[in-house]
Amino acid sequence: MYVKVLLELKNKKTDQAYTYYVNDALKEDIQIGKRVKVPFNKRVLEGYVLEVNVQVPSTDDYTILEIQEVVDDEIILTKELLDIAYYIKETTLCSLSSAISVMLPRALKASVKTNVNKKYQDYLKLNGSLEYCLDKCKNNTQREIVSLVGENAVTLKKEAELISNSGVQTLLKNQVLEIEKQEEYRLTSSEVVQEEDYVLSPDQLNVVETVEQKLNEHQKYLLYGVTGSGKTEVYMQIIKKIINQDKSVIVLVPEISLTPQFIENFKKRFASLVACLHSGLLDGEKYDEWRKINRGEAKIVIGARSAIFAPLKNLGLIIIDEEHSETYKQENSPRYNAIDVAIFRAEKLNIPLILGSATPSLEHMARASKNLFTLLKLPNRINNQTLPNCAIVDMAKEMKKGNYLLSDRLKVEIESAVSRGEQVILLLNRRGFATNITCSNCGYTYKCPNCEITLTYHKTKNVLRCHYCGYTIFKKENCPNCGEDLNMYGSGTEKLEEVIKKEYPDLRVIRMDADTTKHKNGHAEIIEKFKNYEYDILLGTQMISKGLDFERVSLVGIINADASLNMPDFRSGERTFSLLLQASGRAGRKDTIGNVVIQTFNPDSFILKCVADQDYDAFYNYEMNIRKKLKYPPYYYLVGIKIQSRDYNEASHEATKVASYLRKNLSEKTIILGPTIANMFKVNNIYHFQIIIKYRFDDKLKKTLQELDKMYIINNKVKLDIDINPVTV
DNA sequence: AGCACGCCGACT
DNA sequence: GTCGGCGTGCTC
Repeated sequence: MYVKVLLELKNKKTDQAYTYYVNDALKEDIQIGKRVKVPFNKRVLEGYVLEVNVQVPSTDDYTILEIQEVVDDEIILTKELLDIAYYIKETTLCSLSSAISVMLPRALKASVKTNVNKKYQDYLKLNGSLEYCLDKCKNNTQREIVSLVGENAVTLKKEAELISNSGVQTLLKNQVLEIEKQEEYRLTSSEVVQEEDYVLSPDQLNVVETVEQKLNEHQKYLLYGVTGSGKTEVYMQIIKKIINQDKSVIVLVPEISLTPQFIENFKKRFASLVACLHSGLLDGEKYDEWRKINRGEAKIVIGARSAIFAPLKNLGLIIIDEEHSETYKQENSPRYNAIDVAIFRAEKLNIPLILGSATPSLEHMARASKNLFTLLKLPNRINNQTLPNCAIVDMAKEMKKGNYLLSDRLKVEIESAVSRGEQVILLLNRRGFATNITCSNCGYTYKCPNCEITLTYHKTKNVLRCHYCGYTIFKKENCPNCGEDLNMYGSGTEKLEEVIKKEYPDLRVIRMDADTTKHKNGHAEIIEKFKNYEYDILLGTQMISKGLDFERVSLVGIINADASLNMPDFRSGERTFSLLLQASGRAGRKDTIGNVVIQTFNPDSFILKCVADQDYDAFYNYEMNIRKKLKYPPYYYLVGIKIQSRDYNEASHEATKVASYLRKNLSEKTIILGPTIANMFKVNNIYHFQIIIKYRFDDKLKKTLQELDKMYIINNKVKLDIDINPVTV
């Protein structure tokens, strides 16, 4: 018998299945989706079996070699997963092996030789009847051990050793006892199911019932539920119904470490049926969780992006929480989007898919308005909590008073909240690398007249440039709007901490950002301490805005709303709205009315007004209008192409060639922007150019991109990176 | 990836 | 004269 085997080599040139011969001894074991060891170019490699019983190839080009060994007992790549791998290869233009690689835990990959193995625990067993064994004992200690082992069906070796270490040794040596090794999982979950008498609100009940009506067919739902509306409970109620049908569920969350409370709720309710998959796990732990899933012991998988590949049997539902989050898109190859994979999987299996968010992405809300998704709404906070009061503070005026980071208004609110024994969250969203220029007097920001995105400052040439279309102007000394000096400003979380400590030496401040959460469980520790009221103020980057419930928090301050508002990206408005709305949702749960203070140099920004009014619809209409006018998603689709080379001229030259190739081959209605130098132009001495494609319908696109991709596989001086439906450009 | 082949510089 | 630098090419 002949089979096709895929090797996991990094080179795209070798991304093809190779034919091998299977001898009769291995015929029994070999199956599609198992790993095998094969000789390949004078060494032995692992690969995945993709096809069996293939035609005997009649060729003199190469000699067919023999499979040496079948590695797996269980199939690790089911037919379903393989189909997904082909789908990812097709839609993201990556190699099949990298698509497969992203789906498997490290321990199960064909390429890496890790020492991740199953963990075993030693148990003791009698080597004959109890009487026989007792008879063989030489003293009372030994008899005690034998009785213990005889009493229980299984006895941990460790437990028996508590009686006498050497006793156990002797009994084993005399063959009175035997060791039995049993596989053990590294992570154990509690067995206790906390059955909660939960009374659903009419809204929640309505949602659950709607989904329940079509539980066994493919439906796409967009669950739009404001912060605190009880989405999690709705998920759990629906999941329960799926579980009762003996089916399983995938729940995706943006990042596990940011949502510990969410996971806890699930573990309390569903106990050992829950398996978690995320980057924080050690290789061994991940391997164990994966096996629990593969064997059908776990029915609910909660995890980040890659958990969409969980090998659940009889999958009955996929839920994606915080659907608007950009973390569902992988930012390196394979550049897949877990939401697209979820749609593919749900359609194929004919099962429902629920996307949930307090601030649905424009893409999905637009699809809902076209009835491609069924819109489900949870418009009210449970317990009818009132929405927070929102104040927008003009930082240009504050600057004149010498308030660079904290406005008078925010100071007053901090003092009054703390004096009432309440807690404060301060958000300073300084993410990213882009330097933009904002006038500290009037708030003027340079925008591209063609693309409506913030221009990026390039210090070396003292110019401002649009990295979408290449529009460039010289930076002036004075603000073109008000004539004052133009300064760049910007301060990080560390600076803010310093300022607060100086202003309020008595307050207890804790900072949460990439620096303070480096170690494992860093997030959880800080959150726990803040929750236990060990601190008055929590300040940090956007990681503090996600799904956290702090009952004592009554004030949320947004230190610099412009940081995300002025990011040079067409989605900056959407991102800002979502971030600030979520952050402000942290203010005032239970019975306190929350306060939100938004500091900005753009007090007239419509986006910020929408945040202050907590008005999603207004935001949606406003932003959709812009997207339509400027031909951005969801009206147009985007493709980002990066051209990279160590040689500047080479990169520049090839970028031009790529652009003209696209202009020649794509439909006339398709818009091709660039080439321009990329936002991160020179990284590690590699020059980056980029081209952006905007299109609505283009039947030539797929083929053209595939051709282009192929052309640059051979070129080893210039690298081409195609990003289909990028989240940032 | 990694192993071979191949074509040029500095060493016993 | 050789040893070895890493550029290029191929692997069922």
